[in-house]
Amino acid sequence: MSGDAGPLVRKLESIVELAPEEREGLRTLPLTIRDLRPQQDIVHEGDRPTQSCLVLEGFALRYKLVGGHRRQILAFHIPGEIPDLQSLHLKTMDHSLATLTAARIGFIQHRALHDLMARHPRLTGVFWRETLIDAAIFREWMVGLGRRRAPARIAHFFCEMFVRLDAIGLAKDRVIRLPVTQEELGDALGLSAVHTNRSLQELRSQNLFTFEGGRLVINDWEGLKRAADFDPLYLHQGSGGDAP
Amino acid sequence: MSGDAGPLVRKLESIVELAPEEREGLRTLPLTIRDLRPQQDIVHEGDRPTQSCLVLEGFALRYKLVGGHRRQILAFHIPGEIPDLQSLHLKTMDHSLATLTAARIGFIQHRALHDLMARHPRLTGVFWRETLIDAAIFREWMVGLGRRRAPARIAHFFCEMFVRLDAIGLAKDRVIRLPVTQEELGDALGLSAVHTNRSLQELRSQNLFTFEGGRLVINDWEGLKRAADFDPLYLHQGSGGDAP
DNA sequence: CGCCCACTTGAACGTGTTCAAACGTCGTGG
DNA sequence: CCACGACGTTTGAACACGTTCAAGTGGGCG
Repeated sequence: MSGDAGPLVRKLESIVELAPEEREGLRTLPLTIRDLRPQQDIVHEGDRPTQSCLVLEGFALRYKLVGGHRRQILAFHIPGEIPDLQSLHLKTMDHSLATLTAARIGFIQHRALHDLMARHPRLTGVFWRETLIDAAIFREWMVGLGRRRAPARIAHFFCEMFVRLDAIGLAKDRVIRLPVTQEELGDALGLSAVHTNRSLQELRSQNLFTFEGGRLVINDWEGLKRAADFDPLYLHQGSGGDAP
Repeated sequence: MSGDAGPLVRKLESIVELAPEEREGLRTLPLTIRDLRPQQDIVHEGDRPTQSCLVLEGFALRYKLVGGHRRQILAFHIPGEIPDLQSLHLKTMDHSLATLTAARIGFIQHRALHDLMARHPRLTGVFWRETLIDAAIFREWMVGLGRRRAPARIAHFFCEMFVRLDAIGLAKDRVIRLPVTQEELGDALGLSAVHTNRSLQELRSQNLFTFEGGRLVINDWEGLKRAADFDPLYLHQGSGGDAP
């Protein structure tokens, strides 16, 4: 079954302009679409995939386990992103990929991606760039994990998700869908669930945002940015990408 | 002045096999060579470089400052690596690059790299892959920063540096040059210098290694790996890259 | 109604930080 | 040759941030 890679085109065009043939090439990428349930593994550490996954709807995440039961979430992925694009050139997965929410995922054979890039060499740079932005986000998270205290880490994460979702049109007037439990937040930010909870309370007392029921509402963008020490430069969204 | 990109070829060939023309193309890359002193900034956050840096001799590091004086070191780079290859596609630097030790650095114009890849399309994948391994190392560091305690973080770092240096022939019988102060170690691992010192003592009492005078000697590789929970898979060195 | 799950709270504990001072080595200059 | 300063390392003590364990709350859904 083949489907619509629209979200991919929208995501890429939020940064670079595409030629009509390139857009067409992307749109007609042979996709195998599957609807997955929440918390379902897609690719596992050690696998050697022959395809990559395009998030069409919902959220995905990448993680690594250490010591068997401690989990570090490495990234959250939103519609239009290809979380395991790196498997194009790194044959073995060094981490796992799973859905966060129910999600519609499009699977693309590596061969199809290589063919597409051979036909439209400029797209190579576009995809490469996507993986570089991925790495830039890792770097920023490293700074958070290593050098920011819990409340700032949380605030920073909220800023990032808002800017990213806004860039693809999924922020509606200061509100985004962010269906992340406090435990997942902790696993992403290197915190225990308990401390995540307490740090959230501390932030809530400042009325910077409302975070409940999987929705994040920004009440005070400037204040949140300040609490987070947030500078969107690392997201490399041409404009500078500042929002509300 | 032009010079020898030998270390680059050696580094790339430690993973993929290159065709003679490709090797030749790499060797004749127009390089501007400069000898830099220790702790010298090369590119700064916010810059928009038109060239990338190849480490020929010595060590380089990438870092980010937060709150003005707290530093997170993001990566250490060894001969043959191009620390800011990402600037090929991300125009603005989101972090800084500096020397760790005295170092010989070759500067390569982006144009020259683009031309080379246009002539030898397979090299595009090779360079892309380098940036993907970079990202894989970031991911592993995130796990350390978020989920490992201080001694394991240090042990893990030692394992990684040993394997990487060994892969390019810079490990001599269980010994590597690792000219990193305890403060720099802390900045890389998200620790204070004091706690780094105490954790090092704890590790020393296990006789896994000797670390002094900028040299690391591995006494018990298996023991060190165990203490670090180290699995070299994430370095993506074809063979599996296990050493002493 | 009852269960599950996420969130919340409390209390004790532990890892890591901060501040301050001292030690040793090495290179410089008197 | 020795004094001095710089720098990295080491130590101590008080403190803070974050963890762990355990129990309790509350809403949603079968």
